[in-house]
Amino acid sequence: MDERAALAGFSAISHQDRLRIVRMLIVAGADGMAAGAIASALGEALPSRISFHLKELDHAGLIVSRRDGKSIIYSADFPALSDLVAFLMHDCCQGHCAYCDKAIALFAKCSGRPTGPVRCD
Amino acid sequence: MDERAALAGFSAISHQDRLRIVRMLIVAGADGMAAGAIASALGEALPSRISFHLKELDHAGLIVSRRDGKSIIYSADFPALSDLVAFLMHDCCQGHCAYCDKAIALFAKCSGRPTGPVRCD
DNA sequence: TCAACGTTTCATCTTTCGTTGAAATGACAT
DNA sequence: ATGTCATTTCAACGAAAGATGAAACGTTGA
Repeated sequence: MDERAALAGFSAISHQDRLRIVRMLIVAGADGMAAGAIASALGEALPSRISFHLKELDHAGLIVSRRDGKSIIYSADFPALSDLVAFLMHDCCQGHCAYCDKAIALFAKCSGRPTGPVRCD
Repeated sequence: MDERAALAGFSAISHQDRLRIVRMLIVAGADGMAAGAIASALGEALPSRISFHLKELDHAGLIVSRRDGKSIIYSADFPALSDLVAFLMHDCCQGHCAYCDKAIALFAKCSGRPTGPVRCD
């Protein structure tokens, strides 16, 4: 996670619909949700708009997609989200890296896959 | 931390200079940094631009300011940053709230003050 | 009170983002 | 192959954000 990726990630979730999508996909977990299901969960939004938002989140690396028949299933990229948080709070412990390491380890636990070590540089 | 505040927070750090300022202030800790020091650390940026960015971060609730003589000292609002992270990852544990509680507790430890409990709704 | 310093406010212009609806794509069933 | 369904792409317009420099503000020390 470098600065460019972090900016892309934060920009992606700086929009009401996109933030709701990410939070919804975090709840959905590994199963994910079809684009149509996401659109109807969001209410009045047009399919083209949801598609655009999903593309934005995908380009930012925060979600992943897979095709299942006619539907395209989106799910949260948990390691990427953990990395995004870690980038922002990289030195919240002011040098006492053990705190951040533990916090990120917990986020990694949620994702089911381990993330890299936190750099307190 | 509600959705409106979270969106304001993420929007605020969706800009290179502002993300760098927040990360710099996280490293600076409780001492904070003067606006001028922040501006010179950022290099070529104009003072008026830095002032605008600091105002944006302040309005988003991510940093706090205090006057010290001629200078205005800015510092990170650690509880607000922890809450922002908690809002995004509110259900990263998919219902197993203990994970999130621990993670947020660790971020709260970094801030020196406790944050509220994580809502897994 | 005056001058110097650090910081902020304002007006302006340029650039980027958000939204919309129509048309196109890809996959499945008949 | 044809129709249908789910989703995406595209072009166009309006709205919002970013950058800049000049002027104003508040604080300090002479």
